Amino acid sequence: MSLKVYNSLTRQKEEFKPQKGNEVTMYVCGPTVYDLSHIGHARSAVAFDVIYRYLKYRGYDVKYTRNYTDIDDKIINRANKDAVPWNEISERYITAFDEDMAALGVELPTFRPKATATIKEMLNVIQTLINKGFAYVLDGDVYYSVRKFKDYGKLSGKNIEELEAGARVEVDERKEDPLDFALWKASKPGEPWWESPWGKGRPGWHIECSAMSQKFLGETIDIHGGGKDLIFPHHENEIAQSEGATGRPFVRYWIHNGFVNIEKEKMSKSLGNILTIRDALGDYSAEVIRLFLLSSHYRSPIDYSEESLRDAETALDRFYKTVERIESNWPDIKNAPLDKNRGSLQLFIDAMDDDFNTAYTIGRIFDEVNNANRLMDDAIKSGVDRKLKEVLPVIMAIFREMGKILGVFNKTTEEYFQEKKMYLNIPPEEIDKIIATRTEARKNKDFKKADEIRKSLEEKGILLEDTAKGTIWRVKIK
RNA sequence: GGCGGCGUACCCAAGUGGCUAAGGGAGCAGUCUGCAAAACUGCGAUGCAGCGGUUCAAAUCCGCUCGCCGCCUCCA
Repeated sequence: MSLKVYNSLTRQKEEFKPQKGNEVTMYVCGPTVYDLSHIGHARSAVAFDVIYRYLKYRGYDVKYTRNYTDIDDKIINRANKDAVPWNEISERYITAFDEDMAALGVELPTFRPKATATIKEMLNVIQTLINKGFAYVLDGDVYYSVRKFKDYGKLSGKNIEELEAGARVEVDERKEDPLDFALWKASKPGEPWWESPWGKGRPGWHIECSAMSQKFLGETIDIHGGGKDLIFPHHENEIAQSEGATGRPFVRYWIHNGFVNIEKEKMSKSLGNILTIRDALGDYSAEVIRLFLLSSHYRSPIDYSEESLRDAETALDRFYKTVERIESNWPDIKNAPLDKNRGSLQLFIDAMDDDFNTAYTIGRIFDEVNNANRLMDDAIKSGVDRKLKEVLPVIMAIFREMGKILGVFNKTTEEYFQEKKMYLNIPPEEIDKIIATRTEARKNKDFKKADEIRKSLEEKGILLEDTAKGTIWRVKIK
């Protein structure tokens, strides 16, 4: 089986073959750092994180670049509003973004360049475009002449005539064509600037990605990713810039992730329903959020709602309860190695090979959860655990391997349940004391008192389970 | 208006030509339990928005209709 990837450029699934043997070059558009990142950024980051992890798992040597757009109108506006230097804003939110990514368990890309550290390369690309006749200078600005690029619109499926017809009121009458976009903007007083052959100025938004991907990954890259909304105009313009300048294909596989809605509404500043990654992490653990995000296909729109997140948390609890049950009853099984000959992972690999079908693999993981519980029930009932000892190590190995790829199901049970208990405002010792009182009552057959205690703990978010080995407690899901 | 997508059980969601339409959540019944919880077992779409068509065979392909959404402006 081979890896198949949906390519936004051709609008179909294609067999994935890197241009250079085993090496994969991948570029994903990172954040514009002018504010805290939201759950939509998290989705994109997690989707490409899994793609990155899976490509590595498949044995590819992946060079992955994700940039920071650290110079932009929005950053300048924010700096003016807060009355601080522009780079204080960008630095602040780069740090915040990095923290959020770490909290979500997103692996670090190979390269994480800042736009402002790549100005020299941008100037080179712009100069080349001018020399080749794709761009023109106007009072210190440089514009890309969209009509000069034959293939313009090939990614977004737009054609120039229609864009022209639908063009909004043009504010800049100096441009040769309303569709032309800025490669370089002359700086206004008080704005940050860099020296250039056309005077002091700063880069346009699109040029940085062309320059950075070429600098770190080469003229033609294997994968370029980002949110669906970036297809037009951002990625379309990147193609025009890069292919105009190099004369070579820019990207071989375009991958775009779908949007996150909040309670069925589009997330937007005007609706005031932006959900930051921090706020989400205040309500749910990183693994719950990842499980939620990966339970749908990366290209579909998803709806972030309290109900979906609670469902994900319940499911994740189910997973860890099962692992805990295995570990406490058959401790020697825990670290048994995966026998590669069993082919038990093939199902998962096939699914991931099919355009990274994480939802399917999660379904199969829960099949194995059921399977494991059934085996344990049978073994306890019959007193024979031969089959269990054969199968459970394989299941545990599957959990480990898939956990590494998905970044979910990846904690020890101690970590997982401990983390949940930290959200309670009652000290565990106190809970243990209350439980001891209840155990005493049960021993004396004072079930009325025992039930009262159980009920009062439940009201505080604590669930009791009376097992053969004694009473244990868990944190109730809101 | 142009381009793209979606509509699968009570909710979320996988499945894009052929074995009983995954999985999670919720629900009901049973096993277990002092009672619960957990776990297991069983029940739950004869059906995949609707209507036609192609095919030996369709949720899956084609056409039309209805409904929803995204992009076309900064946006993951």
